[in-house]
Amino acid sequence: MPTIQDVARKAGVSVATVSRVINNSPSVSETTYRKVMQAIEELDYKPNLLGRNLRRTETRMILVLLPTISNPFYSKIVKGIERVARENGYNILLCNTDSRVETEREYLKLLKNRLSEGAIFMAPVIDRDELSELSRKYPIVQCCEYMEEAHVSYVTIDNFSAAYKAVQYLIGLGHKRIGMISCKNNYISTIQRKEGYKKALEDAGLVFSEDLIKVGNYGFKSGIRAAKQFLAKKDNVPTAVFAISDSMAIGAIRCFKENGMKVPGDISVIGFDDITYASMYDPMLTTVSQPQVELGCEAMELLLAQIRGDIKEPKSIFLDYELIIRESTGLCKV
Amino acid sequence: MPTIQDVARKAGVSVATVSRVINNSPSVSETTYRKVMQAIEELDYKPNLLGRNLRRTETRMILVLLPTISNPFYSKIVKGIERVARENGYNILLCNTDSRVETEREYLKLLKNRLSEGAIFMAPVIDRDELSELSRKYPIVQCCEYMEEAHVSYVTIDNFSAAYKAVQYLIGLGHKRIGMISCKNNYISTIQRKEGYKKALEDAGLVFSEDLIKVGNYGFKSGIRAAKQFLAKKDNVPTAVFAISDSMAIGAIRCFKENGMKVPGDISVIGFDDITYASMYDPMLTTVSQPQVELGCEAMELLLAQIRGDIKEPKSIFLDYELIIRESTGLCKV
DNA sequence: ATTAATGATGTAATCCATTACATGAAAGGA
DNA sequence: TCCTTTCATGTAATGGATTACATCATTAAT
Repeated sequence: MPTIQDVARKAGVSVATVSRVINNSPSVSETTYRKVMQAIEELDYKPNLLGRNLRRTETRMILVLLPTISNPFYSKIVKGIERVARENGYNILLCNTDSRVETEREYLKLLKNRLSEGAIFMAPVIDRDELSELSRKYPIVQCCEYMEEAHVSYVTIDNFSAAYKAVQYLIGLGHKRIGMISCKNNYISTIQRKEGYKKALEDAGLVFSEDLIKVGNYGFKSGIRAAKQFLAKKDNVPTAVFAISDSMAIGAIRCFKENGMKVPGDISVIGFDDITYASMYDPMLTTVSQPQVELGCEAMELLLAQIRGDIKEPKSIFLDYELIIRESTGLCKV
Repeated sequence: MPTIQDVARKAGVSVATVSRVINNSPSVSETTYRKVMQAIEELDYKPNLLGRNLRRTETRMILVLLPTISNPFYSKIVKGIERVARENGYNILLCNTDSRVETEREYLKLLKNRLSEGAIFMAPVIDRDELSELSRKYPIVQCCEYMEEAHVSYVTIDNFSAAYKAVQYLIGLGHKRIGMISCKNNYISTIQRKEGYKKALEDAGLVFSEDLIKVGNYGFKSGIRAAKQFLAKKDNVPTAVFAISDSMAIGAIRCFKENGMKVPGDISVIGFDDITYASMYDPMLTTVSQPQVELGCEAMELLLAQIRGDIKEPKSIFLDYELIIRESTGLCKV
């Protein structure tokens, strides 16, 4: 593998001059430029980024930490991140944490060892103090999920009002007994969506009861299980269900259909996220759409600003969500 | 940021000794070891990987090139790759090429600039010669799609026999007019699946006609469009359809159902890949399952072997696929 | 013609860690 | 006691680029 030395020797100039040519420094004569370029061509020289990076102390790498890439919701966000990253000469190191804290810490070493210049957390597993501590030393942005008071930038949507709006819509359709399929975790989105759900019920004068909430794990099967639980209480099955993920909503619909119920005829279901499959299912899912790609883009922009030192104080950005009305919701018939 | 020099100074030893401690070299006395460790602790020293990598000329990074991460089929493979990579201390650089050759080349620079030690191609966009040339210099593995005669290792499934088996299954159900939803590209999988489809028809004494093949782009909507084309020829609609992707199969089913047909009552549909959503749809999709995670694992193992120099000749690995019979296929009723 | 300014290029330090080789001390052997 | 090993540690070169500073030649200014 040829080095800059080899090029210099071949072109009969010093390494400094070769470096100038590579980096398009203006103070290189036409003649020399050509000589050097020719030597580069002939040797098929490619600058070794390891050397350059060490000298410049930059790597143009950023960490993207997410629970799992197999979740289409996250993969779309990654696309947004990647787009902005590329436009700015950055590459992303993808890190599936599987929501395991050791794995997350393992990946964070890449930040501490200066192999990456910043990190975007989709759903941090480490606790708030650890995150705060980290952000004191390195550029960090949270995307979607975030921790309040962590003094770390984030970009997300207003989960409270999104849930409120979704439930309000169901109420508007005449539903009085509205169940929720949530998850058992402490994500801010989970907490806020539950609050929004409750508030919407209260504001409409409907009774709220913990009994109306079943928990899953965001997945299809857990949606089925939750629906079964609703069906279990014979005479008191909700006429509408608000699920905090599309996959769970689809699972619930599946279960209802299998039990001879019509969706939305007998029961309405609303999801969250608007993953690709939401509009593929039969019935197509009414859901809250998050601007996934933009969430990713904004997160990356924010991170870049931090890396460049353009901003020092943490910033919070809320993007617009949208209630997308499709086929899985309808007027209450009872 | 403290460097190894700072640690050495603080511990009153040379940098060589500190390096030995960091790298667990056996020839360090108990006393010195403790002194150094304490200095490391106190300074919160983390070795700068840029320096280390330059010296060792290693980066423990590999490139994973795929058309798009949003395709769940690919994201599962990535999981497999990541698993094995991590187990071996490697990290992956994810590269969405969007099937654009310039983007792919852009990413390949990371290989040529020695920032990554190898690459796994999911569906190369560059041509065979370029790929061959590349593989002469760098460790490279193809996963799923591959180019014959490129003299590059690959791990995949036998697409010909998988398609053959799928169509044979439909024939066994009594279907005589079987359509195919394919794609317009030159992927080996596309070609071989078409061959398998043809051969199965021929072996059963059924007529093949180009007219029976509609093309899409692997996506849901293109499946709908293809199905519409089948429905267009009124009196000659197939009684079964073999799609080369699950999303297209689901799209087709959606279209058939919207046109008042029952699946599988009136028409059977079979997909390919067994993505997560295949078993979520209603009806659940009969499909050919590819061992996605293992494909990824094997590809990474193969790449590691190349990086380590354990193998020099390209190797081909074929993993087992499986025909998964679910709800979208049934006996032919005409 | 002399000096100052400008432009092109080179020399050498630097980024940070690893490691071949050298050195000195302690231990073992004759 | 003297020589050879062995062990622990240090010195300095190394990996490949960037860049501050120095140098020299040329051009412009007086």
